[in-house]
Amino acid sequence: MGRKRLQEAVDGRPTVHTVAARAGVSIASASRVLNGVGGSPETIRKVRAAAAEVGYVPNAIARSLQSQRTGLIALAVADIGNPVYVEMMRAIESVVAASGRQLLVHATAGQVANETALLRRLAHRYVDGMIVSPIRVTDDHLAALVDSPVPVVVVGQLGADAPVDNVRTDSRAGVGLAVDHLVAAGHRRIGFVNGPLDTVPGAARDAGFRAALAGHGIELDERLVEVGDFQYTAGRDAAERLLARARPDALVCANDLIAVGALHALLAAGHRVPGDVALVGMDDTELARMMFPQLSSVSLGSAERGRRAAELLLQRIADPALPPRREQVAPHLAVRASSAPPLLPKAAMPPAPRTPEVTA
Amino acid sequence: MGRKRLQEAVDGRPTVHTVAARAGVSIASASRVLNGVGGSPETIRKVRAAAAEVGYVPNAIARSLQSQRTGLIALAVADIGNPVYVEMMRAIESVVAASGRQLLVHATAGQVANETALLRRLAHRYVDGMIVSPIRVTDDHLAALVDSPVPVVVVGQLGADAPVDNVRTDSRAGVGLAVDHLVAAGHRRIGFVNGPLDTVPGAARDAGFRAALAGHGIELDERLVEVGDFQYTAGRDAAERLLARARPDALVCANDLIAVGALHALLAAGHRVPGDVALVGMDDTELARMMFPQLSSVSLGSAERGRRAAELLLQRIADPALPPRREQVAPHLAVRASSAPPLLPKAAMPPAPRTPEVTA
DNA sequence: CAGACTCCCGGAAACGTTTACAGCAAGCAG
DNA sequence: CTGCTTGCTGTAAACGTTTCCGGGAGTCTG
Repeated sequence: MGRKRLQEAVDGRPTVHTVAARAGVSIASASRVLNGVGGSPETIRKVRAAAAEVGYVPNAIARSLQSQRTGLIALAVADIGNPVYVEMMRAIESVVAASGRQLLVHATAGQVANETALLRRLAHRYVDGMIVSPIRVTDDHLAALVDSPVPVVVVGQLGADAPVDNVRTDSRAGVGLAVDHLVAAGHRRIGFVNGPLDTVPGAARDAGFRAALAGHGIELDERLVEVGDFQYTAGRDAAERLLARARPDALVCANDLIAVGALHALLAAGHRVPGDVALVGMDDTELARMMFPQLSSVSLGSAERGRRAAELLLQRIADPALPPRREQVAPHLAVRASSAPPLLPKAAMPPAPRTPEVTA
Repeated sequence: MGRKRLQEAVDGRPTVHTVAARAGVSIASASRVLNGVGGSPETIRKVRAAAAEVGYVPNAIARSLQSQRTGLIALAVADIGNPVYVEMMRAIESVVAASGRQLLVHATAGQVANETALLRRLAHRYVDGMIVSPIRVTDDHLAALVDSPVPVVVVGQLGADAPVDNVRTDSRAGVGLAVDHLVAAGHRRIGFVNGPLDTVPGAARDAGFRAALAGHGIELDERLVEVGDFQYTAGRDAAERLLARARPDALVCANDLIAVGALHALLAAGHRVPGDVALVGMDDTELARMMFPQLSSVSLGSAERGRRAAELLLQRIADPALPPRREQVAPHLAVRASSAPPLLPKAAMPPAPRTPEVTA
């Protein structure tokens, strides 16, 4: 009747009490054996047997409440359909797994609200740390990042003085590499298909494009600039709009998804690539290599950024008192068929996709 | 001195005790106010103020231990780089989000060990439920699924009698649709680039291909069948091997990544698509529409399967006593330029990518 | 053989919440 | 004025673990 129920969890699952009772030992001993620390041979045998008989599985939540750790790391990215995040995720995953933790991914659809909600909820102790890669940053958002209850590392540009661990690249300079390359190949009417200007990367790339052209003394024809989303369909549509009103001899795209959209638009309109229009993407994802012709692309070191972010996070988890750190990964250009010099004889166009890549 | 430390968490963060002490009320009252249930106006005011002053944020783990729920759902897929899982994830996410929960994704790299480890760890109460889409299934694995501590729904083929909620498609019949379509267009030397035969989908598609050819009275030339991984590079390599030794007039690929690899191999070898070789992929992902020409593809209803799986899971969480259920989604074929009838005059080839799709 | 040292064990106190229960004051009907 | 209801409040018991601490039994040393 009034006897305390200590045997089983509310849903009927066995707890450490069940095991202890069945083995005829205290819960302390049971817990010790189950954690592999201490216990006489006989006790170990009894507890193991009891645990197996009742099918005991420890409650990770209770354990975490006690140990203050969950062994989980979260990664929040805008668009899980973008291969650049896949590469970043793979790099992060391998570091995280090596530390004996598990990685969980959450897609925010680029909405600041989602990301803040995630911070305000998930981060409240469900995970030991987070890596977030925001494409839009508001003050509110930044505040949530700064006083997050768990360690956070940001991948991407952030206000210079934000006291948050941060791994960034210089996408502005990255666009410059693409423009330099195209100018060197003799192109002058260089177009640009960008993502939204109210995003951090969108703004940086726009600035980079304008600065690069100016650096070469080329006056920018605004009809050669078009903006869409950072996605395939939007990129294709934006490229179509651009082609309908202007005649570029080269196109820089703000990421590979856009570049693929532009490639599709170009080919559908009967333009040859790179013969009529040279094409350069950004992010240097696997997608760029999947295309025919393979796309030149500016690598922003996403795998490297991911790896470093994961390492920063692990260090911060180990020592929360560390001062905020900032790391930077330099962009570089991978030249492939889509922007190969248009003057070469046809035979020089690589017949097989295994073209060794030139890295500038 | 000996006074009990009830004020702050071990890491110095405020707890409900901190708030209660500061507001001069009991922790019960503080908790009630913070949860918006009960409390006099004056109490509410004091507690809210105190919480704001100390920057209180509730510890989700402790709450979950008490409530036995975390509000988190996990999705485990083999390869997060495969767009088919992206589509599935989007569908699942929308259902899950509508129920006020959050979705976390975990990539298993197709390793049974990883997936079992996830089940044995994550599922131990860190999440309220899981959706897993295994491509390899072992007995061990199956056992872990069956007696998982949290509700699990499997997307994909599973032993007929496994007592696990399950949403499947008929990929065997799906391959049949592709073959029927190609045969109807006059093709006879139909090749097949498949994934590993030791995977569930690989085996099913192999069987489907052989059955479909037999159904049309076509004798299978084994040189027209090649196997690789379910990925782009492997698909491209496999297609190259196949083309080096045989001359198909059509190619069926076991998923879209492989199909893209095959397309690349075909174009690189100087074949026209669909002029010389017609091409049909599977999964009907966005990737198929990103190619030029756009790829015909057999839809296996991944978004629909994801949606249904999420609904099944939510129902099971609500009522764990439900009997195991099984749902099936029928495949269908989306015909696009890559397998358009080769006899049509050139003008009929769609100039723009917005071709209305024919669905059979 | 006494004392020190080891090892193992069980009781109980955490971890930070929510919530059942009981007490208490105020309001109201009779 | 009494008794019942209503609305808040605080105490304490959960949730399922891990771990500190003290006690008891055994072993070794001097």
